[in-house]
Parts: sequence; C-alpha cells; structure tokens
Amino acid sequence: MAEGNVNGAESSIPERRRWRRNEHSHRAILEAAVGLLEERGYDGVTIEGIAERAGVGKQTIYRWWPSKGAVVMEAYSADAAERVPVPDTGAVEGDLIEILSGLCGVLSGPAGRTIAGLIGGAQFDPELAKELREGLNAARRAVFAEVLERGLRRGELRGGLDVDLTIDAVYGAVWSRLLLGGAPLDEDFATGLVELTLRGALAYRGS
Amino acid sequence: MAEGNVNGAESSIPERRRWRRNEHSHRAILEAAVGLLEERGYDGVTIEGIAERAGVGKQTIYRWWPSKGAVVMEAYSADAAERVPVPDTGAVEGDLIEILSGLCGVLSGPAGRTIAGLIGGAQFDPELAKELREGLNAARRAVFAEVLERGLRRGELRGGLDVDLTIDAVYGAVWSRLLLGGAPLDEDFATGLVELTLRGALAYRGS
Amino acid sequence: MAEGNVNGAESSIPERRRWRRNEHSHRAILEAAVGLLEERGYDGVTIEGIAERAGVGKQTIYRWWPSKGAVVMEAYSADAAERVPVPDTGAVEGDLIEILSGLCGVLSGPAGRTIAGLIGGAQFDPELAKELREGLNAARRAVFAEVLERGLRRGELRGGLDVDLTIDAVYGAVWSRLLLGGAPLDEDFATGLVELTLRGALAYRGS
Amino acid sequence: MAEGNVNGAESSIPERRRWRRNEHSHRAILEAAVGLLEERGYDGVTIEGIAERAGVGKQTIYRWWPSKGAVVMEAYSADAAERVPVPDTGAVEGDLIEILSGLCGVLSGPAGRTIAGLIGGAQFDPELAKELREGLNAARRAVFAEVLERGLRRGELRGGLDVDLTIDAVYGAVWSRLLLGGAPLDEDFATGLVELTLRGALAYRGS
DNA sequence: GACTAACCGAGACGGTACGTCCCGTCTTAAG
DNA sequence: CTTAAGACGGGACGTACCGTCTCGGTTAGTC
Repeated sequence: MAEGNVNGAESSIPERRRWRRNEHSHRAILEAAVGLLEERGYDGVTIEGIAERAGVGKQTIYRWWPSKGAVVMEAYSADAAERVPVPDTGAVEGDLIEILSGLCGVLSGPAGRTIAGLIGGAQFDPELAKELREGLNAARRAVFAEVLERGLRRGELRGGLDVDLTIDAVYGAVWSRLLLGGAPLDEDFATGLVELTLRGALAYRGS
Repeated sequence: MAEGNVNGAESSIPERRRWRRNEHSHRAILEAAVGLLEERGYDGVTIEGIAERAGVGKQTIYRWWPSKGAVVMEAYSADAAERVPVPDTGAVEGDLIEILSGLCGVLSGPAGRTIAGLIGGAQFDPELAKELREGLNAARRAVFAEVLERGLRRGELRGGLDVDLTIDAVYGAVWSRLLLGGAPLDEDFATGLVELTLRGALAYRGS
Repeated sequence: MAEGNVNGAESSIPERRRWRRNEHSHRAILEAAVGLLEERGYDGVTIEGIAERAGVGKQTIYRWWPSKGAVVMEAYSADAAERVPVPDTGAVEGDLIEILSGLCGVLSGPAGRTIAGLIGGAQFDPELAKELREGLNAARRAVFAEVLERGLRRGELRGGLDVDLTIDAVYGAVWSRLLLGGAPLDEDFATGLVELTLRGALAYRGS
Repeated sequence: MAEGNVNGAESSIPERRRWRRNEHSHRAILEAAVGLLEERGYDGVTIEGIAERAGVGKQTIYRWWPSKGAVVMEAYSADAAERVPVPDTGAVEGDLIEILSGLCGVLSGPAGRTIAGLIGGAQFDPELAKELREGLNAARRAVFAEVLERGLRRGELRGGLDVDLTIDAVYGAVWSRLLLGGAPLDEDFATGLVELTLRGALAYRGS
C-alpha cells in the first residue's frame, strides 16, 4: 500500500514530484534562517534555533539540507532574489564601475557581514564552499565576464587578456576589504579600482 | 611583541609589572596549538584540546589569551617566524613577481588551509580579525608598499597611484583564490597578476 | 510518584503526556549513582562521574533531575527498596525496640555514612532536603507513629502524648549519634533509648 | 583557643616561639569568614572568597587552618563567644527548660542555618567533624550533663540514668528538627521535650 | 645595624567539576 | 511516510574553586 500508488495519471504527467515536501515548512525554515542571520549573524545561527523559530522539527531541516551553511545559503539567495542585471553603458569602464558600485553599496550594508560570515563559514564547510562558489559567486563572475568579453569584442581591451584573472583582481580587492578590513567599500574605491585595473600602475608610456 | 612596554616612561611611574608568566607553559601551549592546527585544521582546534596536549589547565589559556583565535594567531606567527624579506631586483615588476611567487608557494602548501581557516575564523572573532589585520597582513602589506614606493620614487609607477588600492587588487586576487577556490595559485598566476596590475587591461594606446 | 498530577482538569485539556523517557538510561544512571555512592561516598559522587559510568550524556541527567542530590536520593531509595515493616509484638516497648534495633543495625553498616552524607548534603540543597523529608524520613516516621498510636489506643501510653515530639526524641537521638558521633548505635542504645522515652528520667514516683 | 598552650612547662624548655603570626590578618580572616557565612551560608563560603575579602593571600589561610571548615568553626566560635551559662533554678525541669529555650531561640535565628551548614559540612570533612564534636557540641553537652548530675545527686532523677543517652534524646530532637525540618523550634517544643524526657511516654502507673 | 629567616600579599599553576549550548541521530505519535 | 517534538550520547564551552607553588617585599629576632 505504501508505494502501491503507481497510476496512469502520474505517468501521463511524468515528472510528478512525489516527494511531498511540505512547502509551508520549507518557507518557514528559510524565513527563520534569514531572521536569525540578521539578528545574530552567521555564527549565531543554529539548526536548533532555526527549527524552533520555524516551528519545525530539526529532522525536517536535516532531511532537506546537509548543513547549516546550505540552509543559510538558500535562504540568503532566495532572499536577495539575486538578480544581478548586466549594465550596458557602452564602455567597459562605465559598466564595471556600475557593477562595482552596486556591489559595494550592498556590501556596505548589513548584507556585508552576512556574506563575510558565509565566506568565513565556507572555510570549514566544503558543502557551503561549493554552494557559494557555484551560486552567488558564479553569478557575479558571469556578469563581470560578460562585460569584459564585450570589451574584448569591441577592441577596448587588449587581446589575450586573462578574463578570470581580471575578475580575481577586481573582486578580490572587494573581498579583501570585506574580509580583512581596511579602507571602506565606497564609490572612490569602485572607480579607483576600475581605473587601476584598466590602465595599470605604470607610468604612461605613450603621451 | 604586543606588550613591548619596556620603556623609561613606565619606570617613572613604578607600576611594578608583576608578570610571573610561566614561560614553559606558554611555549607548550603555542606548540600544542600549532600541532593541532596542522593535524586537524583551524576548526578542529579547541581550547580543551590545546590544554590537554600542552599539559596545562584551561584557565591558564584563558588567563593569557581572549580566544582560541588569539592563541592560534600567536602560535602561527611565532611558528612562521614571519620573516618576509623585501626583494630588490631593480625593477618593480621583478620585485612584485618575487613577492607573489613566494606567497603563492606558501599558500599552495598546508599553510594555505591554515591561513584560510584563520581568515574564516576571523569573520566570527573580532579579536582574531584585529590580530590578523595588524599581524600577518600588515607585515605582508608593508613589504608590498615598500616595493611600490620605490617604484614611485624611481618614476616607474605613475604619480598619484593609490598604493593601498593597488595592494588590495594584488593580494585580493590571492585571497580570493585561496578562500573561494578557482584557478590555482601558481607561477603563471603570479606573473599574470603582476602584469595585469602594472599594465592594465586596456588595449595599448600609444606605441 | 513525584508527578502524580493525574486529575480530571488536565484530561479535559488533552495535555498528551509526551514522556518518552529512555528507561535504559534511567536505570543506568541510578545504578551508576549507587555504585559511586558506595565506592566514594556522597561527596565523591559527581554528575560527570555518573554520566560517564552510565554511558550517558550529562544533559540526560540534568533533564530529569534538578541536582545531584535528587539523583542520589532516587537511586538510594530505589535501591533500598525501602520496605520498613511495622512490627507487632503486642506491646509498644517491644515494637519500638524492634524498629530501633533494625535501624541501628542498618546505620552501623555502610549505609550509615551514605545516609549521613545525604543529610549533610541536604543542608546545602533544598531539593534534596525536601526529598529526604518526604521520602526516607516520612516513611520511617509513619511506622513509628503507627506503633505509638496503637499504644495510645490500647491505653499503654498516656493520653495527650505528642506523637511527633516523641518521634523526634527517639529518632533525633539516632541522627545525633550518626551525624555528630559519640557512643555507638548498638543494641544497648536501642533498648536504653526506648526505656528512657517510655519511662522518663525522673525517679519513680509511685512504687 | 585551640592553641592556648601557654604554660610554665613549655617556657622552661625555651620552646623557641618562632611564630610571628600576623594578628591583623588572623582577625581579618575570621571576620571575612563570618561575613560571608552570614551573607551566603556555609557552602557559599570559599577560601578564595575569604582571602579576597580579608585582603590576604590564600596561603596565609592554608598556613594556619587545614580546611574551610576549620576557619569557619573558629570564626563562628569566636564570634558567638560561646558562653553557655549553667542555669540553676533549683529543679532539673526548670534548668533543662531554660537551657533548651535558649538554644531554640538561637537556632531559630540566622545562626540556625549556619550551624546546620557546619554539621552538614562535617559529614564530608572529618577535621571539621572533630572540631565540632570537641568544640561547640562538647560545651553544650557539658552544661546539660552538669544539670543532670545535679539532679541525680539531689535524687530528682532515678539512679542508673544514662546521662549521655538522655542528652542524645534531648539534643537529638533539636538537631533533628534543625537538620531535617518539621515542627518549629519554639517554646512549646522546649517544654514538651523536657516533660517527655523526664516523665516518659507511658500512662502513669501510680497516682 | 646588618643579616636572615619566616611570614605576607599576590596570584599563576595543573586540575576537577560545574551547568549550558549545540551537534547530528534516533524515537514516538499524529496526520 | 512525513511531520513536530524532543530525548539521546557526545563534545566543547567558559567559570568557579581547589590546594600547591613561586614571586618580591616586609618584619622580627639573632648575631
């Protein structure tokens, strides 16, 4: 009886999700996670805390996520809606500044500590590290890559440019300030960083 | 180092430093911390573990350090002896490549995960974050800054260059790969990153 | 017994007793407590010791008992099975001597120090004091009271006798010797004490 | 008090008093102990607490007393001055009531819990037990014994009366109520107990 | 009057136990 | 078969005191 429910209806609409996941609990868990994240920071979030606040059994969390990091990741991504629009100002410089300004603005707010916490936690949780790399980070990098490639196609950027490396240099500077402190993530930082990356540090050779 | 308060000013106010710290225990604790760090990684290190391995009461640790991060930090700095020589090849490019190659070499080894762990832990431990910023990080940045300033004095680098920002871009790329994964920290990375930073990403304008 | 809250009011609010206590652990804890009690005496018993010997987490003990005293108390009562038969020799004097002899016999053995420890501990642990008063002590006193009341009914004892006070005088002498030392708790003590209590200390008035 | 060994014999053998005990510290320790005893009860007293409050090194306490119990004992005895006058009303009954009333009065106050704590602590501290038996308790019993013996000499009490046993019965009832709770230590208790002890519980045989 | 114990305050030390928090797994009863 | 609830064994936390052990800095009694 338990699994004797194979019927024509299901096969006709194949992909009939038979995991009967309770969507209400699912949502409650993510909301609880976001709430705790904001109130207490990443390491103030605990599975027990989420379960209690969501009115859910711990097992229900363990059933669907492998670790606290994974819950938080999903909660945070869902929350942030994670729409990163690709700007198009016509020039690489403007596009990059736009991207960076937006990112710096976000990271200067409360989201900054949350993301720092996620990256911090990822150092001890390979699962979370993977999610982070393939989720948030990949999305951001993709946008950046698109802008750079547009620049290459247009001939604005020199051929043979290592796109990945360029992204590392720009985003790396952001993560560096976010994770290790130092000067603030402001507008000057964004424009200065783009200028440095595009023009380089050497004294101008031509005029 | 942190308490280098031996000076004439203090002796005028008698202030009788009653230190009496047991140097044997001190050393044993740091050694235990390093050992555990290597065997189990940063978050496998516990105060209890250190105390047991060092043959020391937990209170003795809590008496002298505010957190696990602080112990690990001191242990690690002391262990690494932390001598970062300032290279001098005559040109900024060579100097920077030398610095970066060395750093990448270190971070590709077991020290990589340890430092990643320290930075990760620092996201949840302001004390550790401070130590990290003012210890390891400051030392590294100072070396970098010296090379850049030499370049500025020689006229190799363009005037008005934001030294801090430049360091962020270069080291940031390193931390980014260390913490978030991605392409390896190899020789190509080092040379490519230096070239990008110096010459920029734009297509050459002049000759 | 302690939670004898079975009443009609509660059943109207279904209140679903969700008990689910692990009886195996429960038993293991009590057995461990008794074992440690015998081996090391009351103040050699620790929660950690019990937990370890019982193969149980400390929290499992804290979940069900408020203090070490409560565990020991339950362990000891359960162990002693605590059946105190009411003797009936036909005369108050004989009954009392029988009760006292039995008690003295028990208290002269290892149980003596254990009970002394329990009473000692009860001075610093109101919870234990309550358990002690309402458990062991009340049971003993009840037996004594029954014998005395039989004597009153038979007319052996003078009317208006304060039963509580009489019990205090007799048992008090026992506790006094147990707790403060002094002469041994032997047969002579038992018979002498009963005689004193029944006949008094005054020179006989009638013949 | 304990070392009141000033005698001629010792001075003839010079006995080199190399004592040099700091009387100020001595007093400060005892006062601190009494203070803590009143504020926090016997088991709220700690050696560290006494040392701190007295402004004294812990070693100074350990140098002169073997245990916390011993300090508290001395502090308490010194404090209570421990003068127990032997009453003389002309009749045993009156004398005993006077003794008991006084004792009950004291034990109903804050001294009650303190003494209960001392007796409690003595169950785990043989040193304290000895002090208690030979100090406070012996003094009290001596007074009682004197009254009883006067009664025996006068013929008020029956010959062959076991004095020790009688004291146990009376004081035992007091300790019993103090340590195990039950009815209060009031005037009725004192008079009732004396009457019971003197006249016994049996129905009167002669007129 | 200088020397030399012992005593003193302070408090570091190796330990033991505390009571709490969470982990990730397991069990129960209801739907 | 999933869920809410939460008990379970376990590990670590940070704290409180234990009794012992140095430290320098006073004394006090003897040379």
